[in-house]
Amino acid sequence: MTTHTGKHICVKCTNKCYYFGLIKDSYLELIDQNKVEVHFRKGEIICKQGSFSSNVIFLTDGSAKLYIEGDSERSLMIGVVLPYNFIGLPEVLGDNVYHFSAVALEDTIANLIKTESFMETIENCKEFSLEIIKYFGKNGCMLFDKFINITQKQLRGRLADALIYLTEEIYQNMEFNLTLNRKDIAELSNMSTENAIRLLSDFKKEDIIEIDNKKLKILNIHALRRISKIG
Amino acid sequence: MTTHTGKHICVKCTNKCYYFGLIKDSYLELIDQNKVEVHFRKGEIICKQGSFSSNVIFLTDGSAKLYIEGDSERSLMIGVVLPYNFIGLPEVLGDNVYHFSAVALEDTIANLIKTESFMETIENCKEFSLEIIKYFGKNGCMLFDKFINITQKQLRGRLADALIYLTEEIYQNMEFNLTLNRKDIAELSNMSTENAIRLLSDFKKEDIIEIDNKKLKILNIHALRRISKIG
DNA sequence: CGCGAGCTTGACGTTGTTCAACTAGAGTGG
DNA sequence: CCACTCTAGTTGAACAACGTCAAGCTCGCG
Repeated sequence: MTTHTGKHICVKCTNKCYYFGLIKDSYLELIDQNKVEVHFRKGEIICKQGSFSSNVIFLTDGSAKLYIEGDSERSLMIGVVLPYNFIGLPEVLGDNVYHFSAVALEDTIANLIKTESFMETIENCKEFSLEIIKYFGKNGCMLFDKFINITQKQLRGRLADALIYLTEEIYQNMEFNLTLNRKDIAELSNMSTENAIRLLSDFKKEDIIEIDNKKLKILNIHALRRISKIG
Repeated sequence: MTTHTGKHICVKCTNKCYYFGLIKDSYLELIDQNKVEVHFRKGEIICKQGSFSSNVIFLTDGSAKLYIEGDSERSLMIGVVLPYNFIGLPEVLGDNVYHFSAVALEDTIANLIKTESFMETIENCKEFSLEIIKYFGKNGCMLFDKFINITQKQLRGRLADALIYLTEEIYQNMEFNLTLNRKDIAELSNMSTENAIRLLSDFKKEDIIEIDNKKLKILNIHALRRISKIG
């Protein structure tokens, strides 16, 4: 999930984000008139798996975790969404039912765009629809990789993958303040909370990471990559 | 992966498949001139994970299994592709590297369409590109569901899912001749071959299926669904 | 100061893989 | 036509990986 620069999607703003900069003014106006901006507090549900999706969600501030709920207690976290990225694109174009839930990790602002207006824009703005297609391409490839990570690797490899994902794609820094708690990290690497904790302190003992409550620092990214590779 | 009626993609044929029926004649001609038809024998590799994808693959006859290879011995099968469906669409639009391999399950015919011609067509045929977007939407939703099946369920639930997938989506019949062997079934349900065999004979003892070498008959689909649901 | 939520650790039980041995059928060469 | 080999399928038993349970800890907050 790549981040794009820019701030708003309303037609009046000069500082538009990547995707919405591709839209013709007339359709930008359409979208502008058919969207609402919603503020979510930390922990609030942005969209719920199983419910109908009647709009596309576009994050403009904050962050959210995406996770799939099974019939069991445990969920599987598929990733973190950063500003200027969509939530629920496949569903809008697929069966209109959310296949995952999204919860705000911090105070978050999202634009909800009515499906019909969004579709009308896709149909009429070639460049925009092309970018959406490419987004799907990239996203699809990423999901395939995630399949391997989660099904073929053991605990250590999966946790290493999760940490690499966080440092490279989300926080984009070797040192960061976790907005995720231990349970989230566990769900991101598809393991029990206890095992996530155990392995985090193993990694700490092995001087691969430094962790103090919510503060996490990657000390040896090469070791992490090695662990990720060998599974 | 839904099947569409129709036979060919060349511009001269009147009996075109769903997707290619949406393309303007001039671009159909372009594609026709920039494609080759390739015959694969059973077991031959159609595309190999990790290699560059310089064309879109469109199956017109036979069938193929799609699977992801990890660093370990075992692979994960993500599904079976039937005629009139694409292979490698995300890669062409993503990073141009295959994220999975495809192997012919029987003698199979595929059309390889040059990426540039395919992209040019997408850019210029609105209806076609819209269908591709919808395809991605449906496919994306399906992948999310598969995540849950594979990560959250135990052996019995996973095997039940695989059998339901085969009977409903692939063979579209309660009784069918398996083109997959036991190892394939195991990889489709992400378990060891031994466990797949063990559970198949459990299901047989419980009168849920009837299995005699390659001939499989679903006797109690409700039981399968129950097993799939409870994990 | 006490309460509760998130965090941590060890012991134990379950699930699923691996290993090894065996069987049946299909193809091969004498 | 009969050994033979090779592969796919099958079964049981040992073992490793992982989850669950239970208990204790820490820190922020009322």
